[in-house]
Formats: sequence, structure tokens, C-alpha cells
Amino acid sequence: MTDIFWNDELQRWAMDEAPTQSNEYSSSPEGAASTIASKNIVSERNRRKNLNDKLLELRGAVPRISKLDKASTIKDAIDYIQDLQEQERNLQAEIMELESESLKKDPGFDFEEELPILLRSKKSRCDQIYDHRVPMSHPIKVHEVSHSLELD
Amino acid sequence: MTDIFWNDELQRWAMDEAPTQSNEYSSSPEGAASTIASKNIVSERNRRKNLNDKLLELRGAVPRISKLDKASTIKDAIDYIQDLQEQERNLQAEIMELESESLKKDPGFDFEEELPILLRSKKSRCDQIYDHRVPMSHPIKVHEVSHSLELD
DNA sequence: AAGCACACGTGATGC
DNA sequence: TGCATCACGTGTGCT
Repeated sequence: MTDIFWNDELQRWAMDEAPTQSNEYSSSPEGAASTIASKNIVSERNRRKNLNDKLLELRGAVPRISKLDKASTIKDAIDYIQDLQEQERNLQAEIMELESESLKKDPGFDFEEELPILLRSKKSRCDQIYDHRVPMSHPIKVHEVSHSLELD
Repeated sequence: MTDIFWNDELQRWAMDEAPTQSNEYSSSPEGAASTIASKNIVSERNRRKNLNDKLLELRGAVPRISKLDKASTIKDAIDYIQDLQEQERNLQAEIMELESESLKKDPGFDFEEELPILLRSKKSRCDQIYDHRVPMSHPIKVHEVSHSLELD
């Protein structure tokens, strides 16, 4: 029962792995149809594989994982991003505070020359690439979006 | 041509929306089969919808978007997370620097009392929830993972 | 046993 | 035109 299925599957695998190249559009119209169908199948497989790998990568970038399914992976990533953004705001506020504090005690203090060049330049570079001082009220919860993108 | 397809689709919609409830397992075995099939279909739809919404939310949390397809969405999220992590490391290093600088000039300075309580406590809370001082060498590229999770 | 999460092939659509 | 992306229904496995 499952044998024919298995044979079919293995045949597809072999066909996919080795393009054989003998006869594209093997002279019969049905052959053409099945050929384009096969191409579609392979493309889809690659697309799915790529998506899965990306998701695994994303999971690798997020330290705290709740569950192992796709939805949770994305959810955890969202929460993590939000926490990182909040953390960054806090750290920046803290830096402002420290700088002003230091300035109060020692007016005319130049911070740009104080810190190691590497740190400063790196930070500046990031800020230029994109300015992620996120807007205070962050529109994370998107209830209705322009329905241009829908996912599988 | 597409008319029959549309009729079929609308029929399914109606069937899904209104369970009709008249006869579960409508006495015929084929009816039972089609019923469980329908349940499967609806579950799948909900699952897909949920996943798409999550992905849109993720896109909403990421400021810089390259393209509008699923793979790019995830990719952008990964890059963004890594940038945020690097940024956080830099900011923290900067704070350390500033604190030690301030300490040099004024030994016995208590930072815990200096900053507004709100900022300090918030930051501490985040650090408790999870300690994301990421390990210096970060294992983003996962080549071989326990193959328990694969995505659609 | 019943529900959930998944991978797959397929047809449609857009560039 | 072909190629890429998508949503869908279906079968399978795990719990």
C-alpha cells in the first residue's frame, strides 16, 4: 500500500537530485507538464527549507525560548526585541544622566575624547546605519495592517 | 471556469462559519470522515492565520525592512536583534567607562543613589527577567541542530 | 482518542 | 516568458 507511495517518492528524489538532462520536454506534451510541475515542487522545497533555516537562525538569536513551535519562536523573538529596545532606552538615559552628572562636577569635560575611540566610533556607525531610538509609544501591536503580506 | 471554484470555496466558508450542528457524524460513515476532514481544514486555517499575524507583528517590531516576503522578514529581524545586542554591549561598556571616570574624580560616589529610582529599578527588573548580556561569541549560525523542529 | 504541529504537492498570482 | 512567492487542503506523527 505504502510501497507504491515510497517508490514514487524515491523516484521524485532521484529525479530532483540528478537532473539527468537527457531530454527536457521529452517530446510528449504530458512530459512537459510534469516537468514544469516537478520544477515547481523543487522550488517549493527549497523555499520551505530556506524558511525553516531562517526560523532556526532566529531561534538561535533569541536567548529565552518558551516552546519549540514556529509560532512561539516568532513570539519570543518579538518579546525579546521589545525588551532589548526598552533596555537600550534605559541605558541611553543612564548615560545622559552620568554625563550631565560628570559635567556638573567638572564643567568643560569633553566626553568625546574621554572614551576609547573604538567604542565611540562603533556606536556612531550603528546610529548612522539606522537611528533606533525607537519612538516612545511603539506601535508593536498591529491590529489592522495593509493586507499586502500574508504568510504561510 | 473560476466560477465553480468560487462556488466551492463559498460553500466551504459557509460550512466552516456555521457548524449547522444538525447532525454530527450524520449517520453515514463518509459523513464522519468529511467532518473530521473539515475540522482539520479549519484548524489548519487558524494555525496559518495565527502564524501570519505573528510574522506581521514581528515585521512591526523591526524598523528596517528590506523586502516584504516571509524570508526577508525573518532575516531582517535576525540582523536587527544582532545589532541591538551589539549596541547594548557598547552602551554598557560606555557606562562602565563613565562610572569609573566619575569615581576617579570623586571616590566614594554612590551611583545607586544618584540616578532616578525609576530608571535603576526598571533596568534591574529587566536583568532579572533574563540576563541578556549575550556571550561574546554568539552561536547564531546553527548548522546542525537536533532536527526536532522544522518549519513550513 | 482527539487535537495539535508539521511537511508536502498543487494551482494561482505577480513581477 | 519563466521564476518566485503564496495559501490551501491533505496525510502523518506525536502526544
